[in-house]
Amino acid sequence: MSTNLAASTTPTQNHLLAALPAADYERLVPDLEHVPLPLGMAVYESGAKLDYVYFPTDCIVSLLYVMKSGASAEIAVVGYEGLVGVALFMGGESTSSRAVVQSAGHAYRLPSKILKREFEYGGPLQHLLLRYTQALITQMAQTAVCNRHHSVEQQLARWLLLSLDRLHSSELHMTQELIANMLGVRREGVTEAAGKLQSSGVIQYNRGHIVVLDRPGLEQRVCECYAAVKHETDRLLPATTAA
Amino acid sequence: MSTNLAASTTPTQNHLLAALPAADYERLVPDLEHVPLPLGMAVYESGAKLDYVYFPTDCIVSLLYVMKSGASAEIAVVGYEGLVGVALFMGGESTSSRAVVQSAGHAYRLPSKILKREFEYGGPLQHLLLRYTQALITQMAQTAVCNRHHSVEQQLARWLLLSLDRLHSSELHMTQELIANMLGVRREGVTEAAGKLQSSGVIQYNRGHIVVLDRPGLEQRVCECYAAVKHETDRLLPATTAA
DNA sequence: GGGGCTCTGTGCGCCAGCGCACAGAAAGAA
DNA sequence: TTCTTTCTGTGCGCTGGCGCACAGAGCCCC
Repeated sequence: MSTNLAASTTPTQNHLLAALPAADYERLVPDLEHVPLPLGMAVYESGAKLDYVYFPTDCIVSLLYVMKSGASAEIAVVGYEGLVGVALFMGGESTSSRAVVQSAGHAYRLPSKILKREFEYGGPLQHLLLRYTQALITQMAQTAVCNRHHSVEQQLARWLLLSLDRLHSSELHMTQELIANMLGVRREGVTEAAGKLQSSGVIQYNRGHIVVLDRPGLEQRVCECYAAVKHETDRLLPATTAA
Repeated sequence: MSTNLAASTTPTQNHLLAALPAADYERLVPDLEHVPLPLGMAVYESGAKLDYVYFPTDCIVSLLYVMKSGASAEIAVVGYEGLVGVALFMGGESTSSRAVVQSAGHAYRLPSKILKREFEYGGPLQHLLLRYTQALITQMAQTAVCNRHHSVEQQLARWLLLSLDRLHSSELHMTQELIANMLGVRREGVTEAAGKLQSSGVIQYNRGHIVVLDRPGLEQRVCECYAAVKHETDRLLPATTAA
């Protein structure tokens, strides 16, 4: 909330870092490195060892699973409310999913070794990271349910809202092709669903540029999955307002 | 592997408990209570506070999410390789999913307070629980993907294999109606898929009684999701052989 | 300003899975 | 035994999403 110039690049733009007690925060700061995350960058690959964890500030990272056939599906999405790389402190060192930058921006990255050391101390940092992990679990569970029961249009609405909550504007840059990849559906299916939303005046888009005109309208069309995730995330991470 | 009589009710039948160092194990034992888990019992309800965590020995517990419409979907399954109630030490105290006994049997339950206390000590117990949680996360992620991309028959095969791995026999008691609930599909869809498996000689069933005759045959029909989960689980929990 | 590339729209045929309705068959209760 | 309940099989018509193919339309770059 500070308004000085440095605010544009302070680690506290990430809500997890911001929620840390001063002492813990100060211990991390020297090792935090501000890095740009360009669109499409693989923050980590399936099965690869994690050298860093990333605390996004103004970007969105998708956790997605790619099958042998090439088909893919998004498992969860991470923004300023969280971090990429929970597998590190969970003890696995790697996961079977990929992490891909869905919306370009920046993150603070921290060497794995440092995070593990801090996590082992226990205390507020550990608690915070674990609570975040549970929020992530909730999101994954809800994704599974949504994949099973809801229409492409509902899922698109959910996806848009989840993305919107993690950006600081109502616009996003994303082609229908990419959205289809995230949702694990056909591009044509996204075209159709987006067309409906557009003709209802809820969104407006053009060649990879989507503007949400009517958020309440979007919230009206979304399935219960969005609210469920948002509610649970707010409960687990009180300081955060992202879904 | 011991063959004395007491073996039929030792906490070490649960692989997490078995994997604890003697000191940690001994500290837990006095508070472990052996309880029967009858079919259909709700080990915990959505959003409810957890009073106990359960370490299954010979039962299977499904984590499933029930939607407002009544439609449901299984998120993950827990057997002797794990525990029910990870939300407790993750800090959330509750989850939005239900836990239902899918195959009757027994579990050792531990008061939440005790588990939290032990978890806070850090060390092997904490590490073990977190690694298990990551395995659970993997299973949930894979469920999401499988729901998106695979046929009912493939999913049935996956479900049967996951269940089989958690039982000590090749038979399971489960009506097609219940399986349909777990998978979040129609009962008729399960009838059809099961019919195919039966006419191929892979399984044989009769009014809620399923016998797997040809496990390799089942593994041949399953999608990659089963192997992915099994592989990752084995990696994270070396002592365990359940998927 | 023209050519190539990317993104979006549309129109097929196809099929898996859904919802519904009902019938037979096995198990259990009276 | 007979009656009731539960479980499984089957047959519809319907629809949402898939795969494919191609056309227009904006954008960028030379």
